[in-house]
This record gives sequence, structure tokens and C-alpha cells, in this order.
Amino acid sequence: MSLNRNVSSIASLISDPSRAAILLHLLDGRCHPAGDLAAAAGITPQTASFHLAKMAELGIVTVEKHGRHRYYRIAKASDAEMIEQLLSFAGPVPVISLRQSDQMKKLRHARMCYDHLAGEAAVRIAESLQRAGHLQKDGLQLHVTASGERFFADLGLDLPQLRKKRRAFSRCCLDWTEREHHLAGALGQGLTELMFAMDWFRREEQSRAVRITQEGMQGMAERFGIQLD
Amino acid sequence: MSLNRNVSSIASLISDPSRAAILLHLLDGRCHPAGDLAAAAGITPQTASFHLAKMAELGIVTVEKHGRHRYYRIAKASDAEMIEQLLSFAGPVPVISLRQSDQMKKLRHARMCYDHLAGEAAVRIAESLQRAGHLQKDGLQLHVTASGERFFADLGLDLPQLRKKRRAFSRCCLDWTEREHHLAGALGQGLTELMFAMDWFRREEQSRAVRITQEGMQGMAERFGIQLD
DNA sequence: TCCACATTTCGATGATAATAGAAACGTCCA
DNA sequence: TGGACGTTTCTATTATCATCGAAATGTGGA
Repeated sequence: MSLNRNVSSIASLISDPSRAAILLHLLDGRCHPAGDLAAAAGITPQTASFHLAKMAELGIVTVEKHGRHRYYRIAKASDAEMIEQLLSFAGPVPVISLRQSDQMKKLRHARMCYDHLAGEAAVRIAESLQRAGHLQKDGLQLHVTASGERFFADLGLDLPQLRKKRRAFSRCCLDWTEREHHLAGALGQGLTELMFAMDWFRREEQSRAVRITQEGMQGMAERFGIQLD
Repeated sequence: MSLNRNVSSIASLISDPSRAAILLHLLDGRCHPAGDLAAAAGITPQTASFHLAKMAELGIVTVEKHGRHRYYRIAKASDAEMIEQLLSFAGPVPVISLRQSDQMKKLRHARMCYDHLAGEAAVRIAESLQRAGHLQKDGLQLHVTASGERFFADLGLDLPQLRKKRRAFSRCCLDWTEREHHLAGALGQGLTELMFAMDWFRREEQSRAVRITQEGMQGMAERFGIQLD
């Protein structure tokens, strides 16, 4: 239940390190049980529960009960993008350890931004689609052109179905590692889903990072004209 | 002195209502004495001083001593834009009351975003420049085309000089009232300065709002092909 | 030289909120 | 049916921090 979501209340949500850690963990778009989030933030389950209740009250997260677990996830894609943007404000994250920089490298390469792809791969895809004239930027919208309609249909996407969803159809999302836009909205989600179905990408366990498969490399080259290494 | 600017510290800066009020007041890009900022936030000078010291330590604001006054301003344009963006997170600006406050209407129409123009007028200008082929969007950059070079030179802007500045030359800035991009960077600042010099716009006292003059109307129509009312 | 004024520093206070212990609740499993 | 487990609620503790009064600093003007 979204209450009084003014600037201060949103900011104070993220200003607490424990909550920031929880939100960061939830940014992978997956559902997470409360206990996992507590562990991720390094706090007791009670405290995590306290924070999650506060977030739920603001409508940032939603709960799903399954057995004795309660699975939390970020409620709206737009909020996930908001948090992503806040990350970009923090500036270049200082590298602490080699292990961390390795993980960071992976994240920069390809990761989930809630329900759609982000990172270098996603930015390159968005660029390619615009260069080919399939998408056209208009403010924060990304219009699908006539050639784009054919392209996505050919790829196997049901655009009329995606348009029906009660959310923005096709829009830009600022990538905090690349500092460029990638594709978000129903189309971004649908395309990401499709690419996973085609096994172009595979999710890593316990992480937002995404791995590109051999099929993915090939497909990206053939379909989008992108050479990733 | 930019110290450890992580997400939490940035967010906690804005999470406090008093600090938020101060920052909002500083968003006009002008210098403000500490006392004014205290009054604007409704706190005592001591408390304002406390907050300002904290912001200065994070490198968000800088001080300039003039006589017995200390003038504060936002240190970097990029930080001002960050705060502008945080405002847009407050949600799809809900209609607060039937009669929108007069001030709000003015702000939506035209206002300062730190050192460049924002609001409907600014978005329309940016659109116009792209439509005419003077600017070309590329990610978050706005490239000046060959025709753009001529256009701006003709207008009276010294582009080589603007390029020399140690900041982004020409880039997009998200307008939180229009939810579209307007022109920022050295070019946005230079163009705004020029338009003020030509008396197209005039600043309102004690506000970020900007008034368009008769000359401005005429100039906008002739130069940019924009009809503002 | 003295006073007014803008601002900061110091010190104290009071409110807020993050935290974890204890206990309760509900679910799964043996 | 009983116990383990994940989670929440309740409660107390603790630390933090925004705030302001008092005093200090520094500047300008008379």
C-alpha cells in the first residue's frame, strides 16, 4: 500500500545500510525468503523482518507466502529502476578485493535489472536495434518502427500481447555501469525472457550476474550484429 | 573533499527533511548565504550550519566567503542533476489539489536546473534542436551536427570555447516535471546564459522559476520554431 | 574602539530508530 | 502428536543525530 511516498521517505529507505543491502539483493528480480535477505544484510531475522515490513508498507516490496517461507520481491519494475539509478549516483564503486572485482566484471558484462537484461550486453543490444532502425528513441520512449515490428515478430515475440500488459511498453532504462540506456518495459522484459528461453543466457546462482552461452554469442552476432567476447 | 560517497551516505543526505529543503533551495544554481538557507528550511542558523558542514565534507556544496557572509552553492552540475532526478522518484507527481499552486505551474513552465534551463520550455527547445537536425541523441550524449555548429555559431555561441571547459560538453538531463530530456552540459549552460543575455528570460526573485519575455517568445518562434504561451 | 551582525563551535537534550532477546505463530516432517 | 524451522510480534536497549541555547569567531560600519 503506497502511502506518502515523498522524496525523503524514499531516500531514508535506502539511507540505512541494512536496507540498502536488502534492496541490492532484491535487484536480481528474483523472490527471496526473509532469512536469506537477513543473511545478505548481516542482521538477525527479526531486524530484517522489521525492515521488510516497512518496505512493504511503502509498496516497494510485496510478499508471497509459500509454506513456512515468505518470499519477498520488488513490487514494481519502475522502483527497481529507481534503485538502479540511485546506484549510479554513488559513482564508481571502489574495488575492495580481487574476488569482488571479478564479480563486478561479471555484473558489468551482463546482469539482471529486475526483469530485463542490463550491462554491456544490454546496452549493445539497444544500440544495435536503434542503428538498424527497429527502435527509435523519443524522449524516454523507444518506439518500435515498422521494420521493428517485423524484426521482433520474426524473432518470436508476440508484440500485441506485450502491449496489452499494464505497464510501459518500451522504454529506456539508465544503465549504471555503462551510463547508457538499455531497453526496459514490457518489450525489454519479453525480449529478455525470449533470450533465456532460447538459452542465449543463463543466470548465475545467488547473483544478478548473467552468463552468455555459445548459442548466445552466435545469436547475438547473427540477429543483432554484435560481437561480444 | 569527496570522502566515501556510497549510496547510503548520499541517500541519508536527502532523507532528512531539513537538508532536503536546503538542497531544493540550492537547486536554482545561485549562491545563498547560510542564513537564507536556514530560513528556507525553517531551522536555526546553528542547525543549518551543521548540515551545510556535513554536505561540504561530502563535496556536495562549496563555500565562498564574502565579508561576513558565507555563500553556499552546489559544487558540481552533475550533483544538481542527481538531486533533480531524485525528485522525479517521488512518484508520478500526484495531483495534490485541484488548483495547482501557482508557483508549481511556473516551475513546470520554465525554471533553472542548476546552471541551465529546465521545464517545458527547455524540453521544447531540445526537441526542436533535434527535429531540425542540429543535435543528435546518442545514449546520454547530444552530438552537435555540422548544421548545429553553424546554427549555434549564428546564434552567437562560441562552441570551441565551450568545449574547452572541464565538463561534459553536451548531454541529456532528465526533466522531472516533463519526464523528457532537456539540454545540459557546457552547451546547455552556454545557451541558457546567452538567452538570458538576450533578455529572452528573466529570473524571478527567491525562486527557481524563470519568466519568458516578449523578446523571448519572438526569438523562440523565429529561431526554434516553438510557440509558447 | 565598540557594537551589530552573520556564522560557526560547543555542549546538552530529546527524539528517533536500528538492533536483538524472548516468545508466539504457523508450517513441515517424522 | 511433537519437534524443528522460518518468520513475525513484542519489548527493551542502545546509539545516533537533529536540534537549539550559549558562547566564540570574524567582519563591517560608526
